[in-house]
Amino acid sequence: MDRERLIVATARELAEKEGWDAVTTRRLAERIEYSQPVLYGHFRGKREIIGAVALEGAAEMAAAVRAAASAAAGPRARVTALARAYLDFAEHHPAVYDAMFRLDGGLAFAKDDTPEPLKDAFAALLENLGDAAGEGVDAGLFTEVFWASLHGLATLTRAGRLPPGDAAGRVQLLVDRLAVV
Amino acid sequence: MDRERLIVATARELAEKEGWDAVTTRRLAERIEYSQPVLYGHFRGKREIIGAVALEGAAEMAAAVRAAASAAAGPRARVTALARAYLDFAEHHPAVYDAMFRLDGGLAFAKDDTPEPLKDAFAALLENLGDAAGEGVDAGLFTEVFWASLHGLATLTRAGRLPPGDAAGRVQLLVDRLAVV
DNA sequence: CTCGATTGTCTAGCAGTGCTAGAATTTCGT
DNA sequence: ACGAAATTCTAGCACTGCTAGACAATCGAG
Repeated sequence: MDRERLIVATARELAEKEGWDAVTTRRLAERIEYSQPVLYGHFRGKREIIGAVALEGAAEMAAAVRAAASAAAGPRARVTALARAYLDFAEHHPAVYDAMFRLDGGLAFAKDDTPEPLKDAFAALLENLGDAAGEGVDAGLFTEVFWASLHGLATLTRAGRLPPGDAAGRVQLLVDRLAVV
Repeated sequence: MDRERLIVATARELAEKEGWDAVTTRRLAERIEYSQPVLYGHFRGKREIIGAVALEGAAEMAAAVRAAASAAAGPRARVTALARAYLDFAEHHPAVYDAMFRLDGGLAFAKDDTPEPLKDAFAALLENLGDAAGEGVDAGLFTEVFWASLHGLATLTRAGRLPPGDAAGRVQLLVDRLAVV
């Protein structure tokens, strides 16, 4: 039906299964059973397809974070649940996570023309982290720092640059220190 | 003379000037005034060249971190100095930083066969962060978390995913919260 | 001094990439 | 039923990492 969605879904599936390097315009075209130029009728290029996957992922991550946080009892547990949900998402959807935060999808970040799903994903973090910022600390700034820390953990862990064993301990330490209950 | 060093230095220079995408085997060969296959006599491929740049960078970063930390007065200032030195390095040597922590240079991390320069770079962090871990917190685990947070800040900032303005505020908040004076 | 073998180096090429001009086809309004 | 418009494909460009095989330089032995 909507070929645009078919392309995005196929790209995502292929990236999740074999990595973004395996998502070539030829393979993608073959999988959707059209020729290459058809892709360019919907997207300016591969970058824009990555961007589309990123937006889809942002919406899902926002939902996952909100669900986990709202199920938690108490403000501290909420922060912990958020952190775990974020890292779980990164672990279980690595290709989508990369599209969002590691690859260039041609999307604007932290600007006025930032796409709504990205703004909302950040909002989902902010909603649940604002109370943990502490006295006299800007909630936005605190959210940025918390997010960056989670991002660092997610990327270094997946790239094998942090030992896989103590992941849980690292999350706990991070939450313990950053969040003012 | 030592062509191996010439290759690494040229690759680094080119990457720093035009980005790693511009470092193609052809361009690199042209710049060292040899043909492409000569590169493969010294390195298995582009990945290994990236790895060589990463090792060089690790040694430099370790030195930079140690220098900054040892010049600081007091334990808290030492942590701040370390954080600033790390982020400065990432900002001023983006290509080298990418070779170390973002790209695949075929190097082993956090393992027994991890190359010495990488181990030493981590050691440079550990040396200066151990005292800030706090009671009952493993210094290694603390260093991992601190490092990951810095890495998140470095990558998200450079990718334009965090607003460039409040960088200093974010570092201060991070140090304030993570380091137990 | 010459010759064969060993190095070293280069040319040319493979299979792949993102992307696109222009031809061929299908669809549709008249 | 036909011409126009929209759609889709074939074929190709310039590039990538990498390598087989031809070529040239060097050097030790006779």
